[in-house]
Formats: sequence, C-alpha cells, structure tokens
Amino acid sequence: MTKILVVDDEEDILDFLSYNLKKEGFDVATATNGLDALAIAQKTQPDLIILDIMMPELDGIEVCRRLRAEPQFKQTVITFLTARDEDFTQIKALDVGGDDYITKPIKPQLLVSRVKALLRRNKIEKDEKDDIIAVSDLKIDRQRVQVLRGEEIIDLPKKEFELLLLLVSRPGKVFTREEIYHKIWGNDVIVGDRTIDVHIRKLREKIGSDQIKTLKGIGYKFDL
Amino acid sequence: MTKILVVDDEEDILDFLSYNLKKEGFDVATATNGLDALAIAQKTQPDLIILDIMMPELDGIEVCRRLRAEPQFKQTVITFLTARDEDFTQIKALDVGGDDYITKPIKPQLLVSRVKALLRRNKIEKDEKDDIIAVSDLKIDRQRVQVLRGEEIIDLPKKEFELLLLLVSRPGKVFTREEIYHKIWGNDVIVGDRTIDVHIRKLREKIGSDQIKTLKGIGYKFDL
DNA sequence: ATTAAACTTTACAATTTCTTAACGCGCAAA
DNA sequence: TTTGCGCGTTAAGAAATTGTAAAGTTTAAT
Repeated sequence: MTKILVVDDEEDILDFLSYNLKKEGFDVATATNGLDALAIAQKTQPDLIILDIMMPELDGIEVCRRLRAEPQFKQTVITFLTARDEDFTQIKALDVGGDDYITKPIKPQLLVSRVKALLRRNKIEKDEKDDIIAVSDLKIDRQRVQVLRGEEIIDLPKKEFELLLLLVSRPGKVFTREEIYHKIWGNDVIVGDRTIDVHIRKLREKIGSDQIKTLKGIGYKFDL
Repeated sequence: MTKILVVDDEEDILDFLSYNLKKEGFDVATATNGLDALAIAQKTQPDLIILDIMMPELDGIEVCRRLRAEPQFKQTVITFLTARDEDFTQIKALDVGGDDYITKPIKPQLLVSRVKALLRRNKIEKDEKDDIIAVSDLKIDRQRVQVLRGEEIIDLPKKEFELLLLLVSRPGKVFTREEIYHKIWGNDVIVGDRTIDVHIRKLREKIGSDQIKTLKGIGYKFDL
C-alpha cells in the first residue's frame, strides 16, 4: 500500500487533498505544520510527501531540507504545493531536493495524475536498479555501460565491457578462445592471436586479476 | 486493453510468456517467426512487442528494424529476448530502436514487472509533458522550453533542448547514436555523421561539459 | 525581402580504443 | 636439458571514433 503524507496548515485544503487521494486507494496521513510533518514522516515512512510551502513555524522548504538530510528520506518522493506563479519559490523548491511542485488552485484530476506519475517514475528508477548484474564484489550496469566495485566507478571501453559481460554471463563457465571470437568479434572479423590476451590483461588490470582465470589450452573463465 | 505481441520460435517459451501475460490481463498475440511477426503486428497493432533475437529466417533485430521503419510502429514499445550468453548484442538492440532487453531464463515475476514498467514509461512520456525535470543543478522546464541553472536562464534551440531532454529523461543511461537519431530525427530523416556531435558540443558549451559523457563507439550519457 | 537564428555539413584535428608484433616466461613432452 | 607451445606483457602505431571551427543551407521572423 502506498503511503502519502500531506502537510498543509489549512484544514480545508488538507481535507480536500486527503479525500481525493484516499478515493484513489492511497493510505493518507496528514500534518498541519512543519514540526508535526517531520515527526509523522519518521513514524509512518511515507512513499510520497506533499508539502505546502507557506506554513507558520517551519515552512515546506525547510521541512524538505531537513528530511533530505536524513538518509532514509533520500528516496522519498517530495512534492510541493505552492500558490500560482511564484517562480522564485519553484526554483528554490527544486534546489532543496523536491521532485516536483503543484500549483494551487488544485484540480483533483491533475493532483491524482501528478501523484501517480511521480510514484511511477520513482518505481521505474527502482526497477532499473534491478537490471544490474551483481557478481562477487562487482556490479555491472548494462544501461550505463559501467562497472561498480563498491563506490568506485570503473569505466570500460566497449570491447572490454563486452568481454566482461560475456564472461560474467555464466560465472564459472569456460569460454574457449573460439567462442569468444565468435561472440564478440563475429564470424567475419579476423583478429590476431594476442588480441584477446591483451583485452583480458586490461580487464584484469582494471577489475582485479583474481576473478578471471586462464585455463591453458582451453580458454578463460570468470570465477566468483 | 493493452495488446502484446510475443514472438519466439520455441513453442514452449511462447506458451510460457503468453500464459504469464494473459494472467495479468494483457491481450496476447503470438508469432513463431519474423515474417509472421510483421504480418500480425500490422493486423493487431500491439502496444508492446516482445521479440526473441535468435530466430530462423528473420531475426528479432531485423524485425525490429523493419517495424521501426514504418511510422505506425514508432511509438510501439519493443523489447528483446535473448539468452544470457548473447548479452553482447545489447548495443545492437538499442541501435535498431529497441526499448529494453530481457535475458533468458525469464522469471515470470520479472517479466511482468518489466513489461509493466515499459508500458508505464511509454505512457509517462505521452502524458507527463508538463512538469519540470530536475537533475543535478539543472531544472528543465518542458513547457517553457528552457533550462535553469540556479537563477540563470539558459535558452536552448529546439534540437539542443530535445537532445538534452532525451539524455536527461534517463540519467546515466547510455544512448547510442542510432537511438538518438531514432528518437530525435526519426527513422526517415538522414543526417550526417557529425550532426549529433555538433549539437552535443553546443550543449556542453552551454550547460557545462562535465555532465555529458562520451562513450566511444557506444554513445552518450548524462551523468550525475 | 532581408536578416537572424537554427540546423547541417565539411574538412581536419585530436583522442581513444583496438590490434599487432616482438619478446619473455613457464610448463610439459621429447 | 632442450624444445615447442601457449599465454602474458609491453609499447607502438593503426584504426576507429569523436571534437571543433567554419562555412553552407534551411527556416523563421520582422
């Protein structure tokens, strides 16, 4: 169930938002000021927070800044509510880590579609993270064409990346030279004997040599 | 009703995919070879096409290329299916205009969520044209066709704006040149080799060159 | 119609990536 | 021990790809 926290100091707006979101099946919590908002966010861990900017005590911008300062709210979607045409505020809102802003007056239909869009976008980002191949201490990101070892980003040139991807696609399997040629260069391209070795060497240099093993006279394999 | 066309020459895989997608409420059509696929796609006008790459006669890559050549399939989501140890074809898949890439063996859960994610993404691109995208220090305002860095307004010409928007739509993802052509110029327009570079160059000149990275032989990506 | 802006092409420079080639090492068979 | 084979290593330069400036072309606006 998707949890949404709505924060606004005006009761009627709060009710209006809350009603429309609940009607769509969301689990809605509310707060009427900035401090409450922080406390309730801590307690309920919402997926999305709708923050009015103009509030007494702690304004929405400040609430957002404080939330973003804590790691557990890094992924939370935060969207602001603001009166129409306050360009300057909008910019500021995004500066403190807001994902979107909605201008008042709010049409229910727009609100709901905007909220859904934001949640979708967030979910997609999560889905895309699943597309990363993880082997031993390496994470291979095909979409980004890069390899991660811990926090370290390792950029590989095309051929090296393809080679690594091939070896890693079946950890432990031995790939013969023929097989590697066939799959990476294709049947028609002819390259010299040492070409693969050189690429293997560079890979070892960059990702560590323990993982890629040579089986003399047979081929190479990636071990975990 | 969302229509999906599944194409694979192995009957059991076809059944497996078809079963799992139908269970989720999709309207599924099938084809067992490339030529059939083209014919059925014409007839049923599916929203999404799942294409096995390895097929006799006409392989998935070629089917995709031909589909993309026709305007009515420009918006259709196309995703490839491939065995794990053929991962290296990924770049090729993107080149011919594929939207995603699913590797066998396929887990039903993953398949379904991936398919839904793709459809969502497609839908978002259609009906989410009115919000501001914030990435790193940039705010990109679609309706005003302008970019903000802090308080500074950066006006971009149309092509440059489209290019930036494309790269930023999925930060970190690598877009191949072919993909950029497809999405910005369309399949029928032919422009010279250096055209993209020039636009990239101008973008870098205006928004700073650190963000847009070149991956030689692959494409460009927007990082951070 | 004139001008300016946007877009594309051209020609070449710069850069990165890939491949080659020469040599060394180790191991196993002769 | 010697020989031969296969692989590792290195550096150089080939090949491929991209960057850049400037000139041409199209498009839009006044």
